Amino acid sequence: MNFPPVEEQLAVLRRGTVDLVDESDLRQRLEASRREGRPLRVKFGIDPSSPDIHLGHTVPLRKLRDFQRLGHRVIVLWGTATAMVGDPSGRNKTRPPLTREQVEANKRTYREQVGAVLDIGNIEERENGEWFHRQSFMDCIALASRYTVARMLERDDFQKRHRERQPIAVHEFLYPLLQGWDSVELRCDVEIGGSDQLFNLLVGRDLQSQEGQKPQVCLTMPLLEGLDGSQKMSKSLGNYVGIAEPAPVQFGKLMRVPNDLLGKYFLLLTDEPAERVEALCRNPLEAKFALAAAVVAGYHGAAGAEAARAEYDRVHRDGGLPSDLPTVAVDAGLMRDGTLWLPAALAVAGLCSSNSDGRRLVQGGGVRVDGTVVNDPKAQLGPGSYVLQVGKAKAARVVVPGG
RNA sequence: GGGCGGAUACCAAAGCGGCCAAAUGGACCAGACUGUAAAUCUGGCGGCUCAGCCUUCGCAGGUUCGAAUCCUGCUCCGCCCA
Repeated sequence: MNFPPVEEQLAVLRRGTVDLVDESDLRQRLEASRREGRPLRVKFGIDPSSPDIHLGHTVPLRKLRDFQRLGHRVIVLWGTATAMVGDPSGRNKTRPPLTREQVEANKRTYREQVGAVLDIGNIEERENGEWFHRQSFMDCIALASRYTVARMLERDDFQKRHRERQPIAVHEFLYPLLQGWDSVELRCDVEIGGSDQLFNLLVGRDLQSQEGQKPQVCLTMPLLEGLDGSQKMSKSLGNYVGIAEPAPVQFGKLMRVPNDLLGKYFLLLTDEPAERVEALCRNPLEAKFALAAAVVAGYHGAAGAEAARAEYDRVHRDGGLPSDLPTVAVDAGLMRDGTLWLPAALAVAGLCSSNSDGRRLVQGGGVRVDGTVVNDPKAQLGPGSYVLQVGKAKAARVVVPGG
């Protein structure tokens, strides 16, 4: 195995990191690895707790890919046991534990999507169920005895919740210990995680040294803010860009990334050299097109990205209609006197959440029928085919049946 | 185990017998302005073919002409004492 020079490796690995505990240790290991032709064991734990992954997840995955490309051994650890505990990191709420079936199902879709970033044929996949599912409750107690409550409360989010009198379930304290124990079982050289994982990663170091292993290097990556520009990207907040989403959707969402975040997105989601990013971002609009193109190309190819761009231009610059206009055939039962109430039409087309919502949108002037604004909430549609639009991006063709 | 406090719409948080579909802020949606975004301003933000009606204020009962507001029980949460 031929590894690139250590400084070269370090330059790649440092990019975008928040914490690196610590760099000299990493350098030593890289040197030893190169000398002995032995790849480093780099672990990344994934709890298959949500069925789809988004760009936020890809940030540490891309770092993993860096390691992979440098010739190191990437271990994806499926948290089949920890997912059932529910990771409290960065949350201000206890997460409900998942069932084993949910975990398995999530893992399957997750795995497919991880393959979009990593060379999935070239990783070591493990599950912490391998060891945790066969351990006894007494083992659990023994593990729990290794840490004190005071130390657990050092963790930011625990401390905060405790201070704010938010509930913390006892089992949440177990999570860092389980995650740390994974590193012992896997004899990791490096563990990667989001910056909210630092505490957990450091617990791994403690447990490893207690077990007589050399404590792992901990490397954390920034949490990626979502489209709202402030909160961590997450599906439940609706501020995410999913990696399995269609190219035009991804493109459109990326165009909505706040300008202030452009540099960060470039740094963490593309291979654009850091020196160029700053220059690029001086023209935010152009930079954003470049960002969207680069990211979308990663999941849909260059052609897919180009088509998405064309679509975006058509809809947002030229005021055109989306190409994938869904067509909705109206059920005759919804009609009255041979016509269909416009707000109801919007609702059946999925353009709004209810007739009331539709009525308000119409009154507010946000609705167009065949391109012209209709603001009469009593408007009726006779038999025929109409293009209904709510705002810029939401549109559908509605077919009202004739008598 | 005992004492105290709390549970209101997506979130936070007012309301404490009628004027409450429920103040306010945030989030969100739509409009204006921008080929992106941000900022700002405007309207909306339970449902219903809607000047009216219906279902909501942890859950279940009860008191009252009338309850988010009062009473009883239950569930959950926090704090303090043991």
